[in-house]
Parts: sequence; structure tokens; C-alpha cells
Amino acid sequence: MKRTNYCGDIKKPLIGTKQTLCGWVNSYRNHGGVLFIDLRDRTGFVQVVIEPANKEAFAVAEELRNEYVICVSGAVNARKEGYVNKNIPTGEVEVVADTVEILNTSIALPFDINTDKNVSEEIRLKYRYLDLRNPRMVRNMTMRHRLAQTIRNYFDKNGFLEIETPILTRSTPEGARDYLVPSRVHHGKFYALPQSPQMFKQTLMASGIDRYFQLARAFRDEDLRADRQPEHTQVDMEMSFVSLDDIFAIGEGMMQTVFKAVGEEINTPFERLPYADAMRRFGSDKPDMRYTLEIVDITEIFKKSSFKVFADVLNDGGVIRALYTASSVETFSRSALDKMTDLVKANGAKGLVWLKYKGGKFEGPTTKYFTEEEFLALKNALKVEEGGVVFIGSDKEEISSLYMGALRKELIKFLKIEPAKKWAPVWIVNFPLLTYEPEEDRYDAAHNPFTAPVAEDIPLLDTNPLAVRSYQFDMVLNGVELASGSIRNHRRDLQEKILALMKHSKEESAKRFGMLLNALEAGAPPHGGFGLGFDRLTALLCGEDSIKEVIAFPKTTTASCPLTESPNIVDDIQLKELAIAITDQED
RNA sequence: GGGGUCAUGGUGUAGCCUGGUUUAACACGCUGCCCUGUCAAGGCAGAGAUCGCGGGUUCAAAUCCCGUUGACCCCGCCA
Repeated sequence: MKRTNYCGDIKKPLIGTKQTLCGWVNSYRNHGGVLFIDLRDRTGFVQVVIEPANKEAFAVAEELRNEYVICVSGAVNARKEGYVNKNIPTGEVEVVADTVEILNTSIALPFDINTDKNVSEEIRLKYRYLDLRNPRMVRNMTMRHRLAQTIRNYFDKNGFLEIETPILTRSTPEGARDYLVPSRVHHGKFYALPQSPQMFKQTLMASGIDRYFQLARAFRDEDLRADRQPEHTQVDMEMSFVSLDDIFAIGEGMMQTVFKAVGEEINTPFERLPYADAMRRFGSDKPDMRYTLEIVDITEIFKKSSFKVFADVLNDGGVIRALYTASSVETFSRSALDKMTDLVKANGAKGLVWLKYKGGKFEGPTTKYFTEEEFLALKNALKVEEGGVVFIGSDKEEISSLYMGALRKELIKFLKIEPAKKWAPVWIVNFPLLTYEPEEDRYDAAHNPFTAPVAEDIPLLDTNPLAVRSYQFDMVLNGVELASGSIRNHRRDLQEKILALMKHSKEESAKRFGMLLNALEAGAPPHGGFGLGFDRLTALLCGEDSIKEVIAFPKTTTASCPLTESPNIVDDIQLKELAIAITDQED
């Protein structure tokens, strides 16, 4: 190894030692006489000085340009008084070069490595090998590594086995679109890339593995978003003979360990919030619990309202709900209020009632329809104070939740409300097992077709399937759906019964889920687990809005990679071997 | 499949609304020269864009209109 140390590690204790450093020329400052280089590697950078007295080294150094790769040997010196740079970690020392060797030159790069400016993502991805030199990306990749190692260590310590499941597997038409891989040996047949290792991990439970985990790649051929890529990494785990409490304890322990490993703190146990409450109080199944702002049900107050809008909604079995923001009268100009109205309309509302509380009374276009009694009750229910603004929506419960949730998010953003805490994790529990698809006249899994119903609700499968509760849960952190899991069906008959409600016949189920169903009837133990979005977790801890920032080589919104120019056409010979003909090609 | 935003030297932007006084501006980067203490070094000089692409309107288009391509964000979709 040429190198004796990393640039970022050259600090005070090394003063007086000789070091050999390798790295990139981050900045080159030639003063005609003395010459300075900021030498950079993964760990940071350190100043190298080349004195004119050292003629040989100086001659080499004069040829340097930004991003040349060099090897420098020399003594670590303390900087003289007045030459110390307090803004950088290595600012108290510098390396006085004995020798400078150019290992490689560099063309002038398409963008600056250390720029604060936003280089377009297109350019960054095309030159990702340069983008990854940026300190922020180095930090993100380092964070990702640290999280992965900590997670592996945590599961290992808790008796889990890491087992790899196949990437080439079979298509399961449930869920997202599959990525398909044609078979050369079996013409006309295709492998599919797994959307998740779900069936394999359940099969592993049947094998008696007892505790399994994997940092698993999962593939879904659906349109992309800031938090969705065609391939993503999930922390996948499954355990046998457990209750929800056991799974939650492992999940919370993992989060606590992981956060601690990167200098953060997350409190356990996590709050458990029933799905219905999440929808009512926050208008979302993934509420951002950092903010205390809550939707309040005020249906009772307006039960006898003469306001036609409210009365009609109530006759129809609807609800009236409110959001209240203190000291916001001045912020809500007429146009700002119109913006809020437009927002809820875009989310399904017919309108939005707003009331400003000014000079000890409510103001707004609809005040004439309300009684003093109603105003008083409203003031008490929402704890309205001078300068506050009340937003009221009335609709069917489902619609109301949807747009009041959207309004809650917008109010937080618009008023720049400060979060009450940095990390706000919550388990969302008590999801219904099934939803109903009217167009197809069938039930569908609310989340995952392998989720077990709550034991005492099993009889309801025959009488009122929509009332059946499930052992399904989500882990939500700061409004991001991080993980999803459940206790599974471990008996074939019950699993088949549920699949039948989704209009899968026995024959069809056997065809699609045969491996799993066969394993279930051969002594599969009770089991459950979760899959956690590793990219999303990393993005949260890096403070990034998009998971692209924590994936080394991500895809663009159109699922392509500017760096490798994938996807791309293939040779005719390859197609012929696979017995594939292209019938419709782009361009 | 739908909606929105954007596209100007290598990079990031201004100019566009209100077409012509623009030889398309600025910062960074790049090239050359000068300079012995800078650290986002400094000084001087210079190169580099037919304004994503195609069509239209006009005496005249970076600027107005239509189409198209690409990027990003969102809805649908994502068990």
C-alpha cells in the first residue's frame, strides 16, 4: 500500500510524522513561489505545501490541475500562528511535500465536485462516478453502509439467520407488475424478479429456520416517485412462534440500535395508533406525528345546524371536522384562504368553511348561518384564541379524511409549523383484513393476501368479511411509511378461505401460491414479520427528500439509467436464442 | 394513462411576460501569463453558446404560437 494514512485523518497528533497520502487535487493554489494543494479522499482533505526549494517536487506540482490523482510524501507540520484555518477539520496542520507523483491526469470535469449549486440531476446521474466524489454523497454512502452493517449485526445478535432468496423466480400476478426475464432453455417461459421475498421467507419458517432476515433487493415495474425506484432494498425479516408484540419489540430494538449507531436517538416503545384513529385525527394512514396539529370532530356541535351545507351532509350520514391554527389570522390573506379551498377541492371536497377569530368574535362569509351557541361550543372544542383561524370541512367520512389530511399537511407547510420532536415513529395497527372491489365484485387484501385475521374475527369471514380485523401493521416515521408487516396465515385451509374471498379458486391459488400453500399444510409454524424500506430509512437519516440521493446508481423518472444507458436494445442473436420477436419498438 | 414545472457556453443562472440598442449578460470552471502563505487565493489577458429539437407567425424570434424529445414533481399505479 502506497498510502500511510487518509487525508481527513491528518491532524495534530500526527505532527512530526512522515506520511504518504494519495488522493485527488481538490483545489490548486499556485502563488508563483509557494504552492498549495488541498488533497482530497473519501475522508476529507488536507493542505499540502510545496516549497520552491524542493525543485523536483515543485516542477511536478506546477503541472497539476483540479482532480488529478496524486501521491504525496512529506512531513506533517503544525501551521504557524495566523496560518491556521479553523473552518476545516485539518486546519491546524499541513503536509510539506518531499515528493509529488502524478498517478493520473483528469480532463476538465463537466461540473465542480464541491459545488454548492444544484447541478441538474440528469447531469449528475450521467456522470455519477464524479457526483459520488461530492462530500455529501460520500456521507450518504457511508451512512448507508453504517446502517446496513448495524442492522446485520443486530439481527445476528438476536439469533436471526441471513438467507439469500432467489432473484430469478416466478411471476405472481398479485400486486405490482413484474420485471420479466426470458428463459433461453425454456422458450416462451419467463422468470420474474421478486417484488419481495414474501413467499420464500414464509417457506423458510415452514423449514424451521425460526428467525430469518435479509437485506433483499425487490423489483417492481411501476412508475417512479421521489420515494420509489424500480429496484429497492428492503430489510426483510420473519419470525416463528411470535405475537405482534414480539415483532414490534424486535423492530423497535432494531430502530433504536440503528439510530444510536449514527448518533441519533429514537424513543421506544413506539406509539400504537389504530388505523381508524389515524384517519380520523390526521387524515392519513401514514401521519407525520412530529406535528401536534389534529383534525377535530365537531359533528355534535352542528347536529341541529340550519346551515344547509352541514344539514345535508349530516342527513347523509356524513361528518363535520375542523383544523385550528393559532395566531394565523395575519398570515391568511384572502388569496391564501382561496389556495386552501382549492387544495381541498382538488382532494374531493365541495368547499371549505373558514372562520377567523378576531376581536373576540368569529368572522367569515358563513358566520350568519351559525348560532351563538354553536360558536361558543366551537371555541371550547378547539380552544380558539384571539388571532386563530378555523377550517371546517363537511363530507362523508372517507372523503373528509382525505382532504382534511391534505389540508393538515399544507397548513404545516404554509405556516412553517415547527416540529414538536425530531423523530416521531408510530405503529399503525388494526387495519381491516379486506377491502371490497365493487367493479369486480370481490374482496381484496387491504395490504397483503397472506395476513392473518384476528382470531376472534374468523367467524366473520362467513358473515361480514369487511368487519374482519387483521394482524397487519405499518411502521411510520415522520410521515414516511417505513415498514409493513403482519402475523401470517400458517394454516392452508384458512389461507385458502381468504384467497377464495378474493375470488381465487382452489385450483388457481394452488397454481399461483402452490409453493407456499404446500409448505403451510406440512407443519408450518405460526409466524410473522415485516419488510422495511431501507432506502427510505437511509434517506430520512441523511435528511434527503429523495431516495435517489442514497442509492449509488439510481434510475430516472422514466426508469432509465443515463450512466449505462439502460434499458437498451440487444443483439438479434440474443433475441433469437430466446425465441423473442420485437413487435413494437420505440424510436 | 393524466396534470404541473423546466430546457440559454463545460456547470449554475439572467434575458423571454412587453419581438428589434444583445456583438446573448453574470458567476464558477477552462487556457495562457504574473505572483513566496493561500485555503471558494489574487491580478491581467483569452477561448467557449446559431438559446433542447422540428414547424409556424412576422420585415425581424432565445423572446409569441403549435408540435416533439428529455429531466424533475404529483395523480393514477405501487398486494
